[in-house]
Amino acid sequence: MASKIQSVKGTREFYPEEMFLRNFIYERVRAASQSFGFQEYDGPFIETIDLYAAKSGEELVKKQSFTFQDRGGDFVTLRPELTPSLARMVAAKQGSLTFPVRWWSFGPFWRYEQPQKGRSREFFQWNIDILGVDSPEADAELIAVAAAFLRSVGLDPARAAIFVNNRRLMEAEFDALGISKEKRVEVSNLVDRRTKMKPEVWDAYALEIGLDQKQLDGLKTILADFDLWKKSEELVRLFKALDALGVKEYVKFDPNIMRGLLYYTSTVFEAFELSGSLKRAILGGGRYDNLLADVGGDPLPATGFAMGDVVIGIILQENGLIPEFKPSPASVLVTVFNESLFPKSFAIAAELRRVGINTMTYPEPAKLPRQFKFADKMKMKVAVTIGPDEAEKGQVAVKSLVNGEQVVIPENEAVDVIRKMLG
RNA sequence: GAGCCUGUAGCUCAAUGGCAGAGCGCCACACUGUGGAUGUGGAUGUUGUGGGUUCGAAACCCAUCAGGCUCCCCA
Repeated sequence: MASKIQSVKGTREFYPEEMFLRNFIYERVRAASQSFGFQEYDGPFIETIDLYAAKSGEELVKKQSFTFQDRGGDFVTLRPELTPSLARMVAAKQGSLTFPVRWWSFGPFWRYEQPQKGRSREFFQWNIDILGVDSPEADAELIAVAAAFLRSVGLDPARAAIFVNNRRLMEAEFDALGISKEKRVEVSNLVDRRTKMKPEVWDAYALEIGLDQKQLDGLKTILADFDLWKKSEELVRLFKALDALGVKEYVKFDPNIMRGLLYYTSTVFEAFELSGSLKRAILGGGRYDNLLADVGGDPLPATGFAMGDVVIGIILQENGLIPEFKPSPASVLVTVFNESLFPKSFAIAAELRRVGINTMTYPEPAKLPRQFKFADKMKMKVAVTIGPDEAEKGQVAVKSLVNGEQVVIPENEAVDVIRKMLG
């Protein structure tokens, strides 16, 4: 045995069962996206670090990116997010694309972080965006896509919710409190951390970053005001649209939702599972109207969100929402009685495949108990056996592994009988 | 990048300085042309890796790797 070489820290190995989960998520993501008329696309997996330097935030670029020199000496980065690539792709063809652009994608991303539950260094992410429209109704549609996805995987409003806020609204409130522009980033962080800190520690932290007592009290009043959205015309329109879209029960206004990324300009939202065993957002996004101009395109409003596969995968697992894993894609096993009967078994298997039935032949003439055990483990539904007796009479033995009943029938009836057994 | 916890059979875990074990799974047989259930028997292993302390280490110490919890950040 060769010496063991470990997998790279934080990477994922998708054995068939994990691959099944990943594909399940992908399939539901695709269904939700397409039901709202979004087109699938993708960007490069490798980009220059400069693409992210502009707007992704220092933390992401300096600490969390997989960056290395290629053989030509240039620095390249495994993409940590998709939005900058999307912005560039749209900016490059701004004159020829049909707007509004409605695009979605599901692909791999990398971030150099400490792996924990719900967080790995390699993950798959759903990105979905609308570009070219600045209406709150576009934001509402994206939230509705998110809700449609949650519903499609069995996370009903009792189990998951989407929390919404608006940066512009909060900016106006901060202005009213006389909180200076320079303190905005710190105050955003302060709000983000509120649920994680003890009240008195949080108060002390607020004063430490330079708020006075009056501002702190005002901030607390704002953060406790769940009717604050009525002051925002954008949010009023958003909630009206969400009502019409039939997803209102999933969505709640929450002034505590800020989101770290710098490029959000207006409505922001995050979805959480409500039992709270995992305190990470399932998905998150919002409106980013300045990003296109920032990467060199003409100004173009945009809105979208992203969802990682790791958190949603754990939540589906913990809630028992993953469909039963069926190991073999074939429902029929044709056993091999002995070496001389291999051709018979192969011929039957080929015939079944010809009519569209996924079929496996056992690849060696092992003892029948072993072959049946294999079929059972693989959760196959039908086993076909051609022994010397059947071969002589032109028959096959067809056994249902579901109820154990076996019939011996003429070879030319096999397809019909098996079809019936498979339902 | 920082602090803490964990790492033993394929899996889940016992063994607290003195012979490395159990359950599940696996293999064989009961059943020489048939899976699941039952019974009987069998094999599990460089105790993550490398060093150290000790008559003796899975256990104690150091280093290292991986996973987890928290901070940070975020999907």
